[in-house]
Amino acid sequence: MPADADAPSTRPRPKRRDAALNNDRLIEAAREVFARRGLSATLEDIAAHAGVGVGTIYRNFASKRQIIETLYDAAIDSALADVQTALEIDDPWLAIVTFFEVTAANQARDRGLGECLLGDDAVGPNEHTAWRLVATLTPLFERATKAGVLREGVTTTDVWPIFAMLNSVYGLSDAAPDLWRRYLALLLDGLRATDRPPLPEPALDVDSFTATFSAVD
Amino acid sequence: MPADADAPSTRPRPKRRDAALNNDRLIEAAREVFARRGLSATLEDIAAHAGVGVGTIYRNFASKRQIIETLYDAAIDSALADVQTALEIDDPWLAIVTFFEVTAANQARDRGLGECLLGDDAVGPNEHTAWRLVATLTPLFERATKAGVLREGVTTTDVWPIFAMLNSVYGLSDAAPDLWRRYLALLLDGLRATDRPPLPEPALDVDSFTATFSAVD
DNA sequence: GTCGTACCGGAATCATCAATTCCGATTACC
DNA sequence: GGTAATCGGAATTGATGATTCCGGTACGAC
Repeated sequence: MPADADAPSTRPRPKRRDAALNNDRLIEAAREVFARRGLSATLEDIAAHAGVGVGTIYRNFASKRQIIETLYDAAIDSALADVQTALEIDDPWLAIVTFFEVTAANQARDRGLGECLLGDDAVGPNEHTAWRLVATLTPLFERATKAGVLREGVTTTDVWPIFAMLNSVYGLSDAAPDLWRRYLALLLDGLRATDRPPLPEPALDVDSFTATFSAVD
Repeated sequence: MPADADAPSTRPRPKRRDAALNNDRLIEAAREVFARRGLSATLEDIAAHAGVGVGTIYRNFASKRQIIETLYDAAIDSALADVQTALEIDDPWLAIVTFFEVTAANQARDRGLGECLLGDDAVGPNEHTAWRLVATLTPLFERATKAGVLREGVTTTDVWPIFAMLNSVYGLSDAAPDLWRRYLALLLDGLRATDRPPLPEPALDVDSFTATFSAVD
């Protein structure tokens, strides 16, 4: 529609090759550093990892927050996709197990991802997104409940406290990077339907849930 | 025994009454604030809660660290005592359950306590104390293992990752202060002996354990 | 009551840490 | 070779929180 799509005065000049390279390096470095050390990693860390100066970061991103948004914008969609993948598994219980194992593995591999999903006041899902997450998970859990393989009273809002718990064991020991699988197994055994008594406390209702796990924006 | 118990030159003057009162108030306020907000609570918080100025804190304690030590020195001994209490319960499995419920309840009530037990680089058990904790827990777990009520491969070093996980749910929602009981129940079901497959990862060995959960001093 | 001093409040200081800005030096591209 | 885009990284800014300091305040001896 613009009459002067390539008017000489507004045509953006192509980037210098080294600048473009640095941009790529920075994104990759940010991804690695946030994955290893979480979102509290410093820009200096990231710059050093990319082999550039901090100033270069600001020629590519307006702020630290924007880097995080650039990297993790797709994170929530990707988590939603994990739910869809799990739903394609026929066995309702195996689907639950797979969902937790896949998402936990992702969060173990990328500490920043977990911090984005759990919310941190600064980053994290907003209220609307939190709702969407719950809504997407509901079929997975309802199917398992109907099939009688999920412990009575277990609901979608249990997912976040479980994520939070696992989050605290991901980096515990460098000597045992997969230790989290041990404790996920414990939790999954508790989630499975058994003849044991019901759980002692009700799950969070959806309002408390969104209040707890939403960033303030 | 001292020959000069009240020699005039060295007799400490009695404190002014208001000063003594402030000291009591401060200890109480520190206890409450650390319990509610954890050890990262500020001295200003504590002073305000006690109704005094920050300066007054420094007339009673040399540093924030010293306050923490004063309040939580007995914490580890008290945790050890909880193990003894649990050992007095006849049923080996009930003893395990009781141990976790009592210690978790204490940590839910007092966030500072949990932070002391888990270690934080700055505060927490030193290496020797970590050993002592493991040693004390061993009879409790060995007895349960011998009785066949504890899942195969569960060991004393599992206690700290579990504490760490629970620690992340204690304060989740003000609307549900006892929510942690729900997730402790899940974990305990996983710890109990069943005919299910063994846990996927070995527990931390004692060396990794002490490395992970000791303050650097 | 009043005086001396132990004690007080809380503003000011110090320290740390990390995001962001700035500018002289460098380098890709013509 | 010229020059403007780009760079590195030191300096700046801002926030936060422990610790210090000092002009008052008020306890309690007289």
